[in-house]
Amino acid sequence: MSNERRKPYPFDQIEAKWQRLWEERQTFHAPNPGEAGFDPAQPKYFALDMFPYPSGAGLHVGHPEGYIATDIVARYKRMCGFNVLHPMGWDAFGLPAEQYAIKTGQHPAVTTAANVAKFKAQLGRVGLAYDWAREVNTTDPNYYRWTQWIFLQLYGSWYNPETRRAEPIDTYAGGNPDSVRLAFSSEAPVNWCPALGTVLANEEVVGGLSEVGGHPVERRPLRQWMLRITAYADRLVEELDGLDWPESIKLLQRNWVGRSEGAEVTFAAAGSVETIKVFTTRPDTLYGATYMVLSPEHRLVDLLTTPDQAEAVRAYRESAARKSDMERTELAKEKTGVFTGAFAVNPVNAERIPIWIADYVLAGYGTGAIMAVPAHDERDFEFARKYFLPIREVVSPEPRLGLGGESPCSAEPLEPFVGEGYAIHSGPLDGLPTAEAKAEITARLERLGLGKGTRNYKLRDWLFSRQRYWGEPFPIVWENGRHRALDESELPLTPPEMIDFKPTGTPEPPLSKAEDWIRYSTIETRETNTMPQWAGSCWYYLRYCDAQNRERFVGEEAERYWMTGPAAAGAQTMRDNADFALNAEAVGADVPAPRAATRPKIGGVDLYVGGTEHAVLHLLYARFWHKVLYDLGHVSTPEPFQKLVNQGIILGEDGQKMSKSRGNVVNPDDVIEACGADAFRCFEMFMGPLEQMKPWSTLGVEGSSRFLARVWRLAMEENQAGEWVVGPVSDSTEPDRAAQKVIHATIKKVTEDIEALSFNTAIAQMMVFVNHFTAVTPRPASALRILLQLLNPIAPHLTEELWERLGFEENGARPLPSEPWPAYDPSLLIEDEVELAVQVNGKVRDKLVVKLDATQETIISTALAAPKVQEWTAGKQVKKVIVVPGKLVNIVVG
RNA sequence: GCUCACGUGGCGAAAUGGCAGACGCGCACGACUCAGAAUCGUGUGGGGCAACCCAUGGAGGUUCAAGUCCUCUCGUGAGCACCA
Repeated sequence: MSNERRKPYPFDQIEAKWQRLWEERQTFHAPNPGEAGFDPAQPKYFALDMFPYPSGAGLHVGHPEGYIATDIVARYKRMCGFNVLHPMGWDAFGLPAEQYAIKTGQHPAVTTAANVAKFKAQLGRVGLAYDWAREVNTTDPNYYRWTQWIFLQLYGSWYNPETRRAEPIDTYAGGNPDSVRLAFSSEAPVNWCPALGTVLANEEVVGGLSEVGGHPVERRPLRQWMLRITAYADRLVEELDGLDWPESIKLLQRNWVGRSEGAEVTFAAAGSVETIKVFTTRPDTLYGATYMVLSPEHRLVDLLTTPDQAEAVRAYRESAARKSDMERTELAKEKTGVFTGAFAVNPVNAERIPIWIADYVLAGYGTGAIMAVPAHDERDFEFARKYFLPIREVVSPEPRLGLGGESPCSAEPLEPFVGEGYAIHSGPLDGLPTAEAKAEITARLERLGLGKGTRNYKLRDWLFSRQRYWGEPFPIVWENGRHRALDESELPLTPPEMIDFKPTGTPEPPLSKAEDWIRYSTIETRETNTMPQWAGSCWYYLRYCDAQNRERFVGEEAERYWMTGPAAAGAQTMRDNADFALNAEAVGADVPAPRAATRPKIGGVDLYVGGTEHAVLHLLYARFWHKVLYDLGHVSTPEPFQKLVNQGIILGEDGQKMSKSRGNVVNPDDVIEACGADAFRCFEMFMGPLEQMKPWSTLGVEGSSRFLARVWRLAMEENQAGEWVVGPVSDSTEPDRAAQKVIHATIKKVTEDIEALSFNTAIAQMMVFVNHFTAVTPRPASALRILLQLLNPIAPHLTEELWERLGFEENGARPLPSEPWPAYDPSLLIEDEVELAVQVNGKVRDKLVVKLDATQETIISTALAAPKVQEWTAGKQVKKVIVVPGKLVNIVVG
């Protein structure tokens, strides 16, 4: 024998072989309705990964974590009898390809194709069971023609507040339809990033810097395309409720939409015909308003400012305008403002209160003006302290007697009370708890025409155009400042072939340099902005349902099947356990109830796995588009993703985030080369809970490799010549009672754990199984057969090879990926004797073995008689005995 | 500053309110071997000869029983950051 280090089992040959066979046999192709092999009665399962941007750097071990998780579920569901949609594709528009192209002169399409090939090869080596016939690429004209088509749907519709849904624009009875379109052109201050040479969405700006690259962003008025996502604010919040998503992500989205309930109150400007509307979430504190603040940009500032304050106001406005967003956030600590010289009249008590301007009031939120209640708002309090404005308490944490009436409180509080309580010094509101006071004052204001209950949102409309070359062109043409849509038949609209697509350094997009392309006709010119990278990822999951369709963005039947499934779909999480469920009831064993039966489905994708970084960007945008398509009758579910899971990031071996600069990046290719794809898959899932952040460990992969080698040697042994041959496996030997218990406990645990995505504990249980059978010879073939089935989703290559070598197929079984998932027999899990812990005052003092059917009396008397128990209870009085069946006995003495 | 999540052996981690540490890594010892590697077996939270005692970031509480529930506190991570 050579001294070359032998592999613990021949994974290198096995894995290449099965990857080739899966491709040749199209093993994981999911037939669509109407296609050969499609069974309309078969339930569907849609397991989706967040598709990657194919960067030049290739994958690191963090990428496949989520992909492996969905792959396991997909393979498992397939064995459970589902028609499984498990596709992959490429989110390939984006800055890096364009920047690389600018640097090297190579067209981004060329680099993109090379990167896609690299990613695809890497994913192939992991042994992922994708249906590559459904591959999508957002930069493919056959894909983005439909992205453009969806844009036209947005352009061609409006949100009808009466029906609470999008409708075709021709149902709009108002004036100018351009004022209500869901995709609209607007001249407004936007986030312009000079370094990137493009504008950015609010979601892409973090603390005044671009999310990508961290470059400064400034506000600039520019004509841009916007999508009216604010129309959907309520539905985006409310329809989260029915989704099976992590609460933290739902919370993030709710906070991002930032809906708050309150009232709009109209103040008159003293000595003027103008009125000032303010938004407040605390109308109950109206009697405590001691001044008013307008944002520096408020339209009434010039009108109201008195001549002697004009200079101060002008100077303040100028300095506020000069501040960038970042400075404004950084300087937020110290509040500043200027008195306008004008006064407003409080509608409830006719009191004159001074009007100030200050940049702590934002022009873009609410009405851009507030009533300041310093006693009950931290910002107003701080401001009032600085400028010596009066502070008047109108809410008390405790109900107070005898403090009503009009007499204002004289002593100023040391800190604001922002909680809920009871109204004081508030005329008719006195004594009312905050909630009632809010309702009461709102009703009074409404009667007087001085206010109304309203809602406000932090969510802004979505800035949807970018000054880039490598993106979807807008199917829009212009004539004399008026826009119109291209006809659907003119799609796809491809960008011009260009050599120089460097950003112009101005907000003028690179496409503006393509003079021939721009000219649509003698009088019309094309839109030169392009869509943001989010556009393609907003609907890719729909395209997977029918990726080759040339007639529609997705075929109606295919969409209905994959997004809603047959009527019974989802109710059959464990087809083959259905029979056992009946048996189980008879024996009183636990069989997990199918979840879908209790929770109505509002989303189409059954499982969506991806990183948290998309919590408010992609996931909010995609929900918005989906709802528009739903309203217009193009898709069948109101939500796209029923269940969402965020995988945790994988850190480097040093516990730091993986990065090139730290030099701690682990490449999956190297891991697979050394230990094999199965060990890689197994370890990624064994490391810990999927959602958790966890560090990589080279020794850990070797452990998983060792486990799989133990599985291999359960069936195989080396002969004299050093070849692997089938070992001591017996068809005729039946597992004994203890072995039966291990087998069925493992089926139960693995089934439940995969359903719960607790892969680490599923693997641990299979290790228990392997440890048990390593000590058994000969090994019952029936036991190995079940192990191979259970392990197949996690280690598909190894298990298929052993399935073949042990000849199960020759004995009538199907190829392993199509073999039905095993069912467990609950009766084999029940023993006739159980061991109980015997506690005295909560501490374990003895163990007790009793018959399963022993009565409480028997158990108690046996426990009390135990010698150890006698010792601990001697001389004491037994006060109470608690028996937890099958677990323990606790004797309480005193 | 506010909101949310999480703190368990040397390490990754298990644990419907019911025997804390399953499973793996590492480590120690043993078997096989001329020897090593690989493999197989045994042990492995801390203290103590032992009986026992102590242990899930810390302090209280609820309970027959708390890693798990409640209150406060410290630490780590994520998100938001003048949103009235």
